[in-house]
Amino acid sequence: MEERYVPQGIEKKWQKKWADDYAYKTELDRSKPEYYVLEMFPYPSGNLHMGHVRNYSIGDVIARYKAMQGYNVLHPMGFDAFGMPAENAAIKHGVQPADWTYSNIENMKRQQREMGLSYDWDREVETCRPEYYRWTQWFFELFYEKGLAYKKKASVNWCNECNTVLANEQVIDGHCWRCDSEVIKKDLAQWFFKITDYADVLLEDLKELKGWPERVKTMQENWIGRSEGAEFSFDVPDFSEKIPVYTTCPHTVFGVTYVVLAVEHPLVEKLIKGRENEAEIRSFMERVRKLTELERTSSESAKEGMFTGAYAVNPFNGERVPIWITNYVLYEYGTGAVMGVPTHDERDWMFADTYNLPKKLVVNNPEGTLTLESMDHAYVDAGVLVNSGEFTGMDSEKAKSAIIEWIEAQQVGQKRVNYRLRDWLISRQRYWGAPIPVIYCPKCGEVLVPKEDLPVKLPENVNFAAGSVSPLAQAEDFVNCTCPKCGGKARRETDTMDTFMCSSWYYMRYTDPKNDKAPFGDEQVNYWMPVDQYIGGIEHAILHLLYSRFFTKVLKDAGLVNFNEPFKNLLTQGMVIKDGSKMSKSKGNVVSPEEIISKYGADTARLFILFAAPPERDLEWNDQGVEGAYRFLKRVWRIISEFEDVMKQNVSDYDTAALAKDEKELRRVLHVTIKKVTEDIGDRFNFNTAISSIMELVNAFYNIKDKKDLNAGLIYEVIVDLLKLLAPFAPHMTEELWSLIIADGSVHKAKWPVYDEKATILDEIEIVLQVNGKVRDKLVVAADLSREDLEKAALAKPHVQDYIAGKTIVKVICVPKKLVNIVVK
RNA sequence: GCCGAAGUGGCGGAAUUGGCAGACGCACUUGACUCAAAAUCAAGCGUUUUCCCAAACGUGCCGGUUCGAGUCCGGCCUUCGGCACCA
Repeated sequence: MEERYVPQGIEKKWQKKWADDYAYKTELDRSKPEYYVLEMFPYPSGNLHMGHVRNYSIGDVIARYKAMQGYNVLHPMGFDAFGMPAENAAIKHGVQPADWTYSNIENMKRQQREMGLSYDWDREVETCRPEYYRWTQWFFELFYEKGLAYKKKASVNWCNECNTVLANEQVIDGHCWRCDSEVIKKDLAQWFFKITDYADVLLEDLKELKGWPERVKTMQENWIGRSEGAEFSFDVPDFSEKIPVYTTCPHTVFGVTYVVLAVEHPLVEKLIKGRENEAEIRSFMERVRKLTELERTSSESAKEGMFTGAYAVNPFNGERVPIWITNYVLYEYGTGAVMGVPTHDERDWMFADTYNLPKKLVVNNPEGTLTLESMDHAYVDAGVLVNSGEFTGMDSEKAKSAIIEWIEAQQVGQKRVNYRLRDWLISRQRYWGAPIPVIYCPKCGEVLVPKEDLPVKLPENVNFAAGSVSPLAQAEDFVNCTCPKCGGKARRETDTMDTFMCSSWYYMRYTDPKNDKAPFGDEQVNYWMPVDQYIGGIEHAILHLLYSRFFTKVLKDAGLVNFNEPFKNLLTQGMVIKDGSKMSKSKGNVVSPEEIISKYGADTARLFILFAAPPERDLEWNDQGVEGAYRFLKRVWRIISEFEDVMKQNVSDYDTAALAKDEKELRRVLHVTIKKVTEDIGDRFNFNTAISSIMELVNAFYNIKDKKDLNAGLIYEVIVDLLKLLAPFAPHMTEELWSLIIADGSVHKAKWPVYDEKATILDEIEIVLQVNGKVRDKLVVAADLSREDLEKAALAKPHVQDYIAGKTIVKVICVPKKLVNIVVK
C-alpha cells in the first residue's frame, strides 16, 4: 500500500463502487429492527453550502453507525424542488423553471455523492415531478373532503416582492421569510387549511415528543398560544344587535368602561352609517387597514381609535358604555371585539388615557391599598374584587369561575378556549408549485378535479415576462376547461400550493417512493414511520415541523397511517459561521464545500465539521482546524501502513494474559475508546468527543509503535477496531484500508465493536489527596486497596504530613477510586 | 415586557452522577531529522510569584449550601434566539 494518504483517488473509487453495487439500498426486512434517519431535504439552489455539509455529515454518521449495529436503516435524500427562485430565474434569464431546477438538482446530487453519503438513491423524491405532486394534489382533495380545506375572502399577508400571499408562519417580524421585504395586508379570496381544528391536539401531543429539544416545543407552544377565558355578548339595543367579546379576565367585567371593535368588524358599517362624522371614521378605518403587518401588530405603536356614536350594554350591571373602533384590536383573534377595562389591562389603560375614557377599580391588591388616584398603570395581578356587585369580596381566581358560571346561567355566553394559531393559507399566486386541483363552474360552483384525472399538470412554455401576474392565470389553455360534473365550460383555479405542502409528507413518500396507486403503501409507511431521528436547522421550528405534525394527524384520522407524530427524535443543528457571522455572499465569508473536498477530500471535511463543535451549537469555521483533521487522517494512514506486514499474519485470536504491561495499557485504551465512542454516538450525538477519544487511541498507539516484537494479535485487534470506530466519520479512507489489509468485504457492513469491560479496568489507580479540600499530593495504589489501608497510606505521605502536622483531624472522606480528603482544624 | 439557551486558556471546545478545571484539536515556543525548507517525530504551553521542590489565584458578577461547586440554591450582569397590542 501507499505510504502517503492521498484521498482524491480513493474517494472517487469507492463512490463509484458503492453506487455500482447499490451498497446502501434498503428493503423492508422484518428480521432486523428498523431505524429511519432523515436529514431535511434541501431546496435545489444549485450548490451545497456548509450548513448542508454539516447536516448530512451528522445524518450519515448516525446511519452508518446504526447499520453497523445491525439495524435495517432507511436513509434517503430528495429535493424540495418547487418554489420562487426557479421562477425568478425564468423571469430574469428566460430559462424554464423545470430546466433550471433539474440542472441544479443534478449538480447538488453530484456534490452529495462526493461527500460519500450512504443514501439509498433509488428512493429519491423530487417534489416538482408530476408523479409526486399528483399525490400532493390528492392530499389537497382529501383535506377538502374532510372539510379541512376551504376558500375564503380574508385580509391576508401579501409580499410585493414575491407577488404572492403568505401564511402567518411565513411572516417573520413583519417581513417575508424568503425575501425579507415588508409584508402588507390585502383582502383576497384564498384557500386555507383548518389547522386550527387541530390546535389542541398539536399542543397536547408536544408532551409525547420526549426526543425533541425543549426550545422547539416551547416555540410551538407559544405559536399555538392557547388561552382560557369566556365569550359573552354586550347588547346594542339601538340597533338590535349583539357584540360578542372574548376575555381571559372575566372577573374584571364590572370595570368595563367602553367596548372596542377592530376596524374590520362587520358591525362597524351599521353603527356608523349616517353619522355626521362618517367620512372621518371611514378614512381612519382605511388608514388602519393599509398598515403593514409590522406597524399593525407592534406593541410600541400608539393606540388610536374613534367613537362610533353607538352604545352597548354591560350584561352584568346594565351600564351603557360607548362603542369605539381602534387599531389595537385584531379582527382575526377572538371575536374581533374587546371589552375595555382600563384599570386592569395595560393597553386599555393607555387607550383610556389618550381619549379620556373613565376608569373603574374592580380588583384591589390583597392588602387593599390600591386607589384609582394613586394608580399610574393598570393592576393586572391577582387580588380581591371590589365594586363588583354580588362578586365583591371574592378572590380574583375564584371570581373568574363564578363569573363564567353566571354567564352560562344567564345564557349570555360561555367558557371558551382560544388559540393564537390561525388557519394555514396555502394558495400562492405563483407558477412553480403544485396546481390546486379545483375547477370553477358557473353552474356547479367549486368542483374538485376527479382523482383519476390527477395530476393537474403545470403547462409548459408559459409567459414569465410579466412578473407581477401569475403566469398560470395568463395561460388560457390551462385556465379553460370543462366541468367534470356537468361537462360545461369552466375555469381552473390558477393558484398553486404553498411549497410547505410538498414538504409536509415527503418523509412518508420515501417509504414507498415509486407507488403509482397511492401516496404510499400501508405496510411500508407503517413499517418505517415515524422517523427515528430527524436532523435539520432550527429555522423550521414552527413552519415545516408544525405543518408536518398537522399533516400526520389528519392522515391518521383518515386512517391512512397508524402513528400520531412524524418525528420521534429531533436534532436541531447549529449554524456554520465564519469570522463571527453566518456565511453569506454579501459578507464575503463563504467557504465552498466543493473546494474543501477537492483539496482535502470528503473524509477530512466531514471529520472537521463534526469535531469542531457539538451538533446543536454554532460552529466557527477554521481553515487551520481543517488542516488538523487532515493531519489526523494522515497519521492514521501512516501508522496502519507501518503494520501492513504484521496484519498479513492475520492473528485474530491471541492470549491477552500474555501481554506486556504497555501492551495491556494500549488494549485498555482501545476498549475505553470503544465504550466512549459507542456512548457518544449512540446516546448523546457528541461526535466531537467521540472523535477526540479516537485521537487519544491513535496517540496511545503511536507511543508504543516503535517497540520491538509487539504482539501481532494486539496490533490486529487495535487496527480492526480503530477502522470500525472511524468508519462512520471517514467512510472512504477506512474502506480503502479495510480492503487493503483486512478483508474483501466492506468495513461498513462489519459489526460494530463491543468493548470488554475487564479490559477497561486499571490495576493501579491514582488517588487524589486533599487537605481541607485542596489537592496536596497524589498516590498510586492497587485498585482493590481497602479503605483503611488507603487512609493509612494517605496520612503517611510526607507532603500530606506537612499540612496536617500540629492540627486535629476532624474527619477523613474517602471516595473509592477517586480521592481522600483530610479535614483538619 | 414574557419565554428559552449560553457565558470555561490566545482560539474551537472537554469535564456524562457534586470529587485533580482545561481532555482532544488549533495557534504558539523549543528540540530532533535536513545543506536548507516543508513534511514528520518529540517536548512545553491558564495567570502571577518562584524559576529546584513549590505556593497563591482562576470556569460572567455577588452571596449561600457542602469536607469539596464549572456542576446545586438565591440574587444580578452580558450575549444570542424565540414570542410580543392575542384581550
